[in-house]
Amino acid sequence: MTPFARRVLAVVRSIPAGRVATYGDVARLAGATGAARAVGNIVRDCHDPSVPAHRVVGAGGQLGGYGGQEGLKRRLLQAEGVVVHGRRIRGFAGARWPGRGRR
DNA sequence: GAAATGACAGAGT
DNA sequence: GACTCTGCCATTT
Repeated sequence: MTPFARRVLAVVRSIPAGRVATYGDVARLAGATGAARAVGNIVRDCHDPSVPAHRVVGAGGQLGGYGGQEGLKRRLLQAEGVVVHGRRIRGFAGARWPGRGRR
């Protein structure tokens, strides 16, 4: 476990229910702007139940790869209040975190 | 130390 | 709007 990975996991855990963040955002919050791929790498390897990885989506609100059961991912998001339409998220701008500071 | 991999992002076609 | 290609960053072998 690297310090960066630890930061990324901490950020993901900071994502409140009903909200979603993109890999790029998580990377930036973790201190590595543009390290979206690295974030995905870490989250994938760190299958931790305390890490709501299903709240981490791709840019534009796309669910992303998620090699496992992607249907499960979108189901979890919808269960938390996130409206998922097909492979994308409806109202992503409003469900995004930290978004605009959730005013 | 270098090369390959990867739950991505952005621009171009 | 959807598909393809390139670029970036961090980890792992």
